[in-house]
Amino acid sequence: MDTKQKILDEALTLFSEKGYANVYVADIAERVGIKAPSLYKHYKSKQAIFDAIIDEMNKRFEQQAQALNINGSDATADSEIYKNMSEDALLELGRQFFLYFLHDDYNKRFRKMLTIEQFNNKQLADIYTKLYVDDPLTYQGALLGMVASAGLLHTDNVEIMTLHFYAPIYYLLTVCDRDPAREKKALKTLDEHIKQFNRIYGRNK
Amino acid sequence: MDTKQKILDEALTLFSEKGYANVYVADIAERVGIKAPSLYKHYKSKQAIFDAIIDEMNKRFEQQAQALNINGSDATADSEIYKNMSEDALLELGRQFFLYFLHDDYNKRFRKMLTIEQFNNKQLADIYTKLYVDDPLTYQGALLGMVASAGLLHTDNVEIMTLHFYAPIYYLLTVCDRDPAREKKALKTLDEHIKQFNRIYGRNK
DNA sequence: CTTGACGGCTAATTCTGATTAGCCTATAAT
DNA sequence: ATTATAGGCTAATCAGAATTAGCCGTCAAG
Repeated sequence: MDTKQKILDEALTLFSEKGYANVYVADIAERVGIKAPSLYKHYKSKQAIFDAIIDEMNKRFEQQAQALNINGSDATADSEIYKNMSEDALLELGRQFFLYFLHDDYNKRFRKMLTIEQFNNKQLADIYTKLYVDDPLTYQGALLGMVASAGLLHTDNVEIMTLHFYAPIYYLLTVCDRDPAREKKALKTLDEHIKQFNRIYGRNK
Repeated sequence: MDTKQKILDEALTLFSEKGYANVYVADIAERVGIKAPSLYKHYKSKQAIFDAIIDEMNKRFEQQAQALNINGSDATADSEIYKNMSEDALLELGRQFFLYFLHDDYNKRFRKMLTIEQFNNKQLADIYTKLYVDDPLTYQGALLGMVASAGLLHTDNVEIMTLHFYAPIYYLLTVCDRDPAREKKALKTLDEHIKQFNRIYGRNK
């Protein structure tokens, strides 16, 4: 990773731990292994570093969205998979999603940074809402909708059913962000949540 | 409200909007209607103002906890109420809780401030977790447990049932904090959530 | 009535932290 | 071989904000 990229990387780490205002350019520089004034050979200002992070974040998420859309829109192909979704497969889906968001390094740091900065900046609030509220509901709603139309889940309100699936995942995610020591327990809770979800929405026949 | 108290009040408002580091003592002073140096007649430093807010917050929540415990521990008295809890009453319970947390001025500002500052300060993270994670689950778990033992809800796992009740409420709360324009829609979603919750956990007989 | 505490003000002062100036070295292109 | 550029450094500089100094009016207790 070149210096310019490393600056973004270390800055993101620090911003996600303390928030923009509590990070000094000297901190960033030290992590990168250079002195503060040298940062200015790469970025015009501290703010420019932050902006570059946001740009990169947007880029990544566009890519991710495209990747998801390719699968998501090819519903006929995907639906074959989900038509036969067992409880184990559902468990796996929820756990994968949770662990990906929890541990994926970029996701984790972006999310924490957005959490801190969301009230300072409408744009960041919107990104947060998109990433952790709207997109998961859309995506998981599409999946669960397919499972439902295959007859494995029963509801007359897919949207709320999806909320019932996702809200606990989101809730546990924020708990673990705040206190990683709770992760083990959260994973157990997650499993029980999904099992009960499956029981509840699966058995009303 | 005397000046000393007003300082806390205005400081809390500002901290909840922008976070500690982005608020200047001059901002606080201006809101209070005095000049910055006069603040120091009341508090030793900016940090002392923040600390006083935390102290007051702790005091309030101890009181609140006591109030809840009085009701909560007197389960025999309360259970009469919840034994006959209709869907409408359940709806009301969820909505009350949601609106109280969303609109109560202290709650709203404390929560937003904690959201911003949680990663800077383990103590704040713990307070957040207690207030918005553990306490609601305990309290609502007690209530729903009573409703369940009255035979109106059915589950073999009250803890997860409570998570299913509360997680969507928490989720909608954070959505509205981030974007108050979503409040109207969130209230509708909340109602549908509770109705579906009631249908799901109520009908498995 | 006078005095001392309280709480306000203006004008410094001090600190902190971002940014700029100006220099140096290595390396890659002409 | 020369030179331009990239990227690093140290030593200023600048700006913004917290804090302190020192003054003043009010008012309640003696």
